[in-house]
Amino acid sequence: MPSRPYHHGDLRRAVLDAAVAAITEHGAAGISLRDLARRAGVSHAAPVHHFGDKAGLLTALAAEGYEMLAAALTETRERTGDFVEAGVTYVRFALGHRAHFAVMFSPDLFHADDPAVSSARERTYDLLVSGARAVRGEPGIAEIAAWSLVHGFATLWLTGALPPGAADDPERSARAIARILTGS
Amino acid sequence: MPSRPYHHGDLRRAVLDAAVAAITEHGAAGISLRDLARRAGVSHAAPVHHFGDKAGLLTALAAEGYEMLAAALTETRERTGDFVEAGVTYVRFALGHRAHFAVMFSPDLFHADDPAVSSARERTYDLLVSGARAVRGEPGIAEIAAWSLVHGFATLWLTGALPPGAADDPERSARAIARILTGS
DNA sequence: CAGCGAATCTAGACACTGACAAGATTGCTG
DNA sequence: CAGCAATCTTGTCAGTGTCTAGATTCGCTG
Repeated sequence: MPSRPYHHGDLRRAVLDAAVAAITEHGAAGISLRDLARRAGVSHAAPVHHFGDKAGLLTALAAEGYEMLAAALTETRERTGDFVEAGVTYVRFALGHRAHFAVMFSPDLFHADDPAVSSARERTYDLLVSGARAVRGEPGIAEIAAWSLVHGFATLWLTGALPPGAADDPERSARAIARILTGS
Repeated sequence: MPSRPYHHGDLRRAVLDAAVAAITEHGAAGISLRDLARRAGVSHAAPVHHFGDKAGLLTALAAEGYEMLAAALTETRERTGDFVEAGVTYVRFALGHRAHFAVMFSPDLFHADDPAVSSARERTYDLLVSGARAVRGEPGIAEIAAWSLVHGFATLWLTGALPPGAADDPERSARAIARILTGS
């Protein structure tokens, strides 16, 4: 049993996990394929076989992120049926999986026309706004407003742009903000 | 009169302009200092003297972006005094100066602790939310909600995440969305 | 169970990048 | 007009993404 077998076993998963760690540390633009290969204990060109190129790796991460977000929104919907709580789940996902979230909304970094990403993104959107009838405003606009509100809050929080006090308890702030839309 | 004098004249401005063009094309993470130097017609190391390093160049762009946004918000405020129109101005700036906007909210790419950027950002925030008393909801939350809403809409529009119909007339959509907050 | 094609990984190479050092040129100030 | 500081050039180095050729191993077919 050699200490490092020729075949890794699950290099694809290992590289994806290493990418999440590296992105959380240095940002989505600050990672290098060669560093990920080193973290996974393989040669510098090994990841290419699984993802094609660097953008391919980030495409896989984006698709995985949309799948995870869709699953979280589905769970929230079945458990509470509450539109406001769906927004809170969106924010919780963004803050808890910031590497995935950062890649998902950086279309310059991955193959944005990838069908797996597109379909997963559309499904996520439908889940998020399916309860938007509770939102005031003309139809078609209320859904966009709901998504914009939670997405903007999460983005501003992640970039550190919010004033000090507002960033302390993000879930509480997110819930309070989402309630404004429903008028409750 | 040599065709290319030893001193450029205003290399700093030329590099910043080249950066805006390059970022608009390839995204904030896809630019290279050497390419900007080529576009400006100078040697590959010339920009370093003006900005220190790549992050320094993007820091200058971020600061310039916050100054431009603050100026636009001030103009809107003095002309209309309307809170909703301030939000529309925010969206119009993001869509019309997407290179600046992208850098402003990518703190991983520039020196986020730069004092020039920090002060310009705080001033912009004050301008944007100064009319937020018109927004429903508890104080402190309404301001965050207002900023989150317009910022989220602009970000989603720029990343191409919005469904086809919603992205057609962004200013109209932005105005309709901002009106939801004021309850009008 | 043997063998063989396909999948996986390694090793080497190339052009490109950001950063640094040393020197050339020029504007500016006393 | 002398000299100093700012500006720019040239050369260099390690690191990166991607491509090619070849080595190793898996898994299926007979």
